[in-house]
Amino acid sequence: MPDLLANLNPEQLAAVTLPDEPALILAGAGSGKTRVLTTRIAWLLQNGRVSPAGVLAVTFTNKAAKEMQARLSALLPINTRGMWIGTFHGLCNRLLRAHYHDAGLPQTFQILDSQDQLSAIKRLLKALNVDDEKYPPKNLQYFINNAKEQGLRSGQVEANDAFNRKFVELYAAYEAQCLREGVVDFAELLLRCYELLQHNEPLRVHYQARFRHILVDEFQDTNRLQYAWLKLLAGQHNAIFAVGDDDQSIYAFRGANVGNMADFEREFHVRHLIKLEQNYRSHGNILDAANALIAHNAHRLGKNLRTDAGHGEPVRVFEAATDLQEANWLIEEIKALINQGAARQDVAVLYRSNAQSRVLEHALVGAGIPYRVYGGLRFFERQEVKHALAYLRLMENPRDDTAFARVVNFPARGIGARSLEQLADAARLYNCAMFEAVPYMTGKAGTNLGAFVKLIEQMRAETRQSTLPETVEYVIQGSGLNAHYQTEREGQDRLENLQELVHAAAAFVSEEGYGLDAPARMLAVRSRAQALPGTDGEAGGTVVDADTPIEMTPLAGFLSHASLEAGDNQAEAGQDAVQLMTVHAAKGLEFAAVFVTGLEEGLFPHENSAMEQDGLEEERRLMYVAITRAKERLYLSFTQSRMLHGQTRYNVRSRFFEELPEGVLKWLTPRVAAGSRWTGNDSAWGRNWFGKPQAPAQPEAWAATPGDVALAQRSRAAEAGFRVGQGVFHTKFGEGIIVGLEGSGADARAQVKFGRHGTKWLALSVAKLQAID
DNA sequence: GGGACATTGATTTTT
DNA sequence: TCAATGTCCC
Repeated sequence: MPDLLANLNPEQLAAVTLPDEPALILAGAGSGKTRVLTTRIAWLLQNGRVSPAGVLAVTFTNKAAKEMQARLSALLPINTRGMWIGTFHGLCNRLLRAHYHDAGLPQTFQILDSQDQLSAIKRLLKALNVDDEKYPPKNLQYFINNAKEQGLRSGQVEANDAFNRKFVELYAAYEAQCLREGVVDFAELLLRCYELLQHNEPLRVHYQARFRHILVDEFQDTNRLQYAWLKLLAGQHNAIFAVGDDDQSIYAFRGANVGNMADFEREFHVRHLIKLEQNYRSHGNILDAANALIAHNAHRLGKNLRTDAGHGEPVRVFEAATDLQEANWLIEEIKALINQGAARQDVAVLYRSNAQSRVLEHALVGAGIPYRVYGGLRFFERQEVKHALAYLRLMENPRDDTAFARVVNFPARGIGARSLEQLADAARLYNCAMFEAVPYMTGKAGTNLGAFVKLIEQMRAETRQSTLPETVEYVIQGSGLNAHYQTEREGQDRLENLQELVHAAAAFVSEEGYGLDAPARMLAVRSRAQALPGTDGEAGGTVVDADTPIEMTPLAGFLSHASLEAGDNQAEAGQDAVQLMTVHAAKGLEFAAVFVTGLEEGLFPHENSAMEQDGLEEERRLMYVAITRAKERLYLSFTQSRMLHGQTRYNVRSRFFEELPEGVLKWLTPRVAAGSRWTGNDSAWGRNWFGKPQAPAQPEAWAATPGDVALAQRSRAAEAGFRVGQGVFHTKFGEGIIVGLEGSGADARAQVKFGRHGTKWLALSVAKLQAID
């Protein structure tokens, strides 16, 4: 038996061997978090503290779940099958599939992804004749998801004004529509699962008795509902082992509630709080920078990273005149790194927002450096793939109007908007699905729609005996998708993706290790039928738990899989390429060399964050995440001007520079004191970009470029006492932040972003702007 | 039904 | 700027 505990540092060891009680592990960046998590599980099993069936480990992403699974099987020779390792959504799906009846769902319920949800909402608004200008579908979607994540049904949401009452009313209508169609959105998976456990005592007692150990990854990212769900499962006696890092909480905007960490500590009377502060990733200077930066945040649980590695290289800082120049400098630096022996994939270029990648990509293409951009469309989100899945969904569940609307006229079958409106009216009249309303249609519309229904039914009949990949292949042909894309000029890629979908189906069927939460996998798990008194009447009191094989076609399993795991982000992973991504996307990753670009006020920290509660602190955590990605080399860069949304913007360097210790920084360009930058200080004129001395620019030349003109204008605006990023107060609009300045003297104007009033240009000579801190 | 044209909006994003 | 979405028209 291998010694699991060998090579753990004292804190890691303490965490792994904690008693069976609630515990909070504050795991700093690069501190061996996943190792502790997996070793903890292995240790519990090895010492007979729990059987595999008593373990539930939950993550946010499929990737993390898979990694945990893989590392666990590497640690332990035993079969880990009884264990539940998966994402919140995957595990909830699994529970709901097993107990669909108790949960009030049809057996064939389908999962809507965000795209599907939005189209369902648009369809709803249309059906109810709601003005989508006044009630934008996206806002309603946010409203609904937000409510669900607070655990609130439409009847429980408080609405104090007519506008919100309308939203609540629409939320209720949406709930009804989903129920009628047999579909659930992502938030619904969680909420419904929560309600299932909450209202069904025997079930709750059963699962509470089962999962003695619940382990949670990235605990700082949990939302209120996920926390409540965990609390419910844990009951009074189970041990939650929560691992997270409040300093890396960067998802408040999608409902993550760092407060869950403090709540957990309090509500569970956590006696074991362990900090993992030993960092195995970065050199000293990089950690010093990270520690100093994050110390500026007020609300922290408190943590300081340390390393045994030396100081290493200094953190290099570069100031560019324009985004173009920043990109060119980046290219030169990357080339140099590669010349020094770095692999391209060891180099990451990070940015705050996706829009920044364009100019960087352009430069990389020009330099002939292979690169890979993370983010963008994923496999199962592609139009052609979603079309094919919609046909499959319709065959599985004809009540799914979202799927129906998506493909009823794609490829074109002469079923226009008018026919569909009539059909929707009929469906409403008879309170049935659009699919079921087709027989009520007459005339040409009736004929065409009837043919569509026949097609679906025929495909379903024809594939009754087929394997899943055969079914998918059949549908791609039979639906006419294949023929359609063959005639389309740029349909080649789409055809390949459709073929890839057949492969994905084959892989889904044959693959052993696609994750325990994948529903089809349940078929392989041996029955553990247990007597659960009082639940659901079906088998005379003998009730099954979610390990029991349930009747589900491979197709149904595949459709869940497609919704819950959107697939890889584009680009061939194999190639040695420079990695481009947002800072958010970089969380959890590490690279030998990291470039953090666009470190400018307004961009990073982002101007919108100034309006958000604790927005700046979250931006700072984001910066902290960016810094701690680097192992050996860290570059920080910013520009004086940048093209954004078709306009050149003039920025000052990010305030974060002022929060980094001078001693670890190496300025590749002269450091200009903050604040003196725009006052016409001479030091700004004699800049030398690549360490080479450069003659001061001629005033004419200085004024010749657009950037410089604006620079001069800014200087004058600054004389009036204003600068970009400055907080101001306006008697009518309230507090705001300056995001732009132009003109001088009587023409000087400031662009100010106000909370409720949006962004406005104000003439400084007219508007009474007061500087605030 | 699809191409041409206008409009809009643009942090971050997993499930 | 530029992509995605919506609208108009034949």
